[in-house]
Order: sequence, then C-alpha cells, then structure tokens
Amino acid sequence: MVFKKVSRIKIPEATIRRLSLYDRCLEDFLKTGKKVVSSSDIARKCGTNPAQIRKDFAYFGEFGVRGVGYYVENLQGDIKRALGIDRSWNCALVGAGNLGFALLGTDSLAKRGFKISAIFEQDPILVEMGSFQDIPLFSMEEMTRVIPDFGIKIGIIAVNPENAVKVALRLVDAGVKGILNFTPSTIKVPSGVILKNVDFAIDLEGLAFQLNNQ
Amino acid sequence: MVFKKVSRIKIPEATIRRLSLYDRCLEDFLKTGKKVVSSSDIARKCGTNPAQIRKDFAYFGEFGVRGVGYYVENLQGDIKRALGIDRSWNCALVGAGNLGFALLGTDSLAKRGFKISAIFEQDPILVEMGSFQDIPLFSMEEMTRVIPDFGIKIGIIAVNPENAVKVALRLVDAGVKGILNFTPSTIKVPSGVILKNVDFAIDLEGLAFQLNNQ
DNA sequence: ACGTGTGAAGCATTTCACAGCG
DNA sequence: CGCTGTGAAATGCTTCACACGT
Repeated sequence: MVFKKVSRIKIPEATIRRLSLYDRCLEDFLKTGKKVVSSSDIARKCGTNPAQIRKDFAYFGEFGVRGVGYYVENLQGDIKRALGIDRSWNCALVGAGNLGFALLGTDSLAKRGFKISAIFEQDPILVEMGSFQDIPLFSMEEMTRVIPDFGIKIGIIAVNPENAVKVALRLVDAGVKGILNFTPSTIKVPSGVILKNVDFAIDLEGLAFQLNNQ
Repeated sequence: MVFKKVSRIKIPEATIRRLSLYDRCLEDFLKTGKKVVSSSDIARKCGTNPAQIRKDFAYFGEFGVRGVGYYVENLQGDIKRALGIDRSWNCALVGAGNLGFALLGTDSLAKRGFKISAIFEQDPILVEMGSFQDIPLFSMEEMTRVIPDFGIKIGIIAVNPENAVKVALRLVDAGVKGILNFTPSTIKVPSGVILKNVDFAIDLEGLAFQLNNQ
C-alpha cells in the first residue's frame, strides 16, 4: 500500500463524503466476514460506480492489489487515515436542548472518533447539575477557559437560532478550529476556521421539490 | 414576473439547496424591512456569488426587474413556489427516540410547511400513550392503514440503524413517496420513491479532513 | 485472467462578460 | 445608469477504456 501525502492537489468535497460512505460499507463487509472486496462490490453496496470509487481512492494513494481487489481491513485503515479519523477528536457541545440531548443519546459520534468532552449551556439550572452522562457541563462564560484547557478543536452549535452567531464568535475566540452548525442561522467565520452547516429542512425541501417535479 | 414551467430541463441539486438558503436570507431581509434587493445583496448575505444566484433563478423564470433588483416579498413567493413549499406536506415520523423528540421539539420543520401528522413507534409502552404533543402515536403495524388515510407522502426515519431498512420497506408499501433517513444504514428504494440521507457524522468527518489538511 | 490505477473524453456546474431593458 | 438575464468560456467532476501489475 502506498499512501500519498495529501499535497496541494485539491480533493473534491464529494469525494470526501463518499469516503465516509465507503468506510461504513466496509464496516458491513467486515461483519459478514468478507476479507477482500472489489470496487464493484463496494459500488453495488453503496450505490456509486466502480470507476468513481477507484478515482476517489487514487487521490490518496494505491490501496488495492491489481487483479485481486482491496483487503477490507487495510482499506478501512487507509480510508480512516485519509479522512483524519484514525484518531479521536475532542468536541464541545453548545446547547443542552432537545437536539443536544439527541446527539448525546446516540453513539454514532463516539463510534467515529468524535468525543464530546464538554457541554456549554445558558440555563443556570442545567449548569447547576455540573455534568450530564459524565460529561462536564459549563456556563457559556467558561468557554474561553475550558476549550483550550480541554484541547477542544471542534464546536457543535445546537442552541436556538437567535444565539447561534454569538456562540460561534465565542467558540472562535476560544480557539476552536471547526464548527458544526445545526441552526439555520448564517454564521461567518474567519479564514482558518472551518464551518459546516447541517439543516434537515433543506433536505426536506429538496425532497418536496423532487416530489413536485417527477 | 414570469414563471417558467419546470420542464424536462434538469436542474442541479445544488441549485435546489441554494434556493432554500436564499429563502432563509430573504426572511432576514424582510425582518429588517428591506423591500428590494440585488443579487449582490443576497450573495453577500449568504456567501455565494451574484451570477450564480441569477443563474439559479433563471431555471425557473424571470423574477427580477432589470436595473432595479428583486422585490423581496415577491421573490420569496417565487422561490417557495419553485421549491414546492408554497403548501403544506404531511409527514410521518417513525421512531420516538431522542432524535424523534428533537425533531418534534423544534419548529423549524413546521415553519417550512412540513407537518408531522403521525408518529410510529415500536415500544408498546409509548404507543399506549396514544399521542404526543397532540400528534397521534401508532404501532408499526398500523402504518399500512394510517399513511394512506392521513394522506402522508413523506416518511422520516429516526429509528435505530438495525431497523431502518425494514421501516423503509414498510413506508414504501404504505405508499410514501419520499423518505428522509436519519440513520447511517444504506436504504434502497424503488424508482418513483425519493430518498435523502442525513448523517451528521459525515459532516464531522469532512470537518476533520479539512482540519487535518489545511 | 482479473481488477486496479489512470490519462483522456464526456458532462455538469460555475463564472464571465455583456446585451437588454426598465 | 444600474442590475437583470443569458450565451459562451472556464472550471470541475464523473465516466470510459485500456495499460499495467500480480
């Protein structure tokens, strides 16, 4: 296996998303005991095409064996390394409302190496509790101190939309380098900080559009 | 204003997503009392470029006035009509767990015309309650009857991943035309049914990648 | 013989630049 | 004069097709 240094060649966002998908597929292959897979096997399972898969991998190196295919376990390691999830990321959750609890209640983040190591909340009554599911709970004011102390690099915004912009500013001030924003508010971040927005309503609207026009 | 019939010209998925964003921006413009905006105003606010915005609109018709710009209120109506959200959509929520409650606890769906008119749940103790927040609660078995009765066209899957495929099958059987899948399971749907997947973990992985490679 | 890795072709989307119209 | 609407150019992404290595 040859692992390219991810140089200044720019990699399509779509490729990154697909790598995450391939990773999930491989999980399944592992479970069923499959040791070697071809690009067509993966394609069938996750609904892309084989050429695409090979191209996606090629951005990062040569992960396969010609004439044979890919060794599932190795490939998964390679993909995780390519994505940068071969390690654990410390995250802060801001907002302990419905959505925040939902995120804590699922293991899907933890399973993929994202560890919520601090929660920040506005409501003093909740903060009073001190912790939730063994994760320490802080007031918003403590962010600037706690985030560097805990080595937190990613902030997850799950507050109500009105407060999202303010929270984002504070997170950036505190030294966070990536933000996942669950509110529909448009937030601006300085260069060097990466922002991703998650908005289910947008997906539903896409669904509505397609239903209307098929 | 001229509203094109959305003919067989295919419209990029990305355009649809951006239309949803523009719609949100216009909401803000309305709040601040702005009556007329230019494509540059919108671009500044939501971080795209003016030409893109004009192109996006052009798929659907001529919404603006040359030399002037767009009348905010009209434009919003036009966008909503283009997206097919100038009306209400009946949705079913499957799974009354953490995530399901989070979805019910936010008004962001209702505000955009998506009405959850039935909840389906496996756990008999919850079903026993009969309803939640005035929304009727049913067992999974009742799906095939309730969905046509209620005129439900969209199903939202918020169960645990193991059950997602089974639930999807049932939803399709019951006559649902669109599915929003919150689990990481790969679901297959027959043609004629539209599937969208929402997976925060993928966005976080994208974040991790960019943080590693910037 | 088989399936990967990859240049080149084909398509799709974005950006440019300017004509057209209020 | 200003800003939209739109062909044409530029860029980016996906698919093809085959050389290459095992």
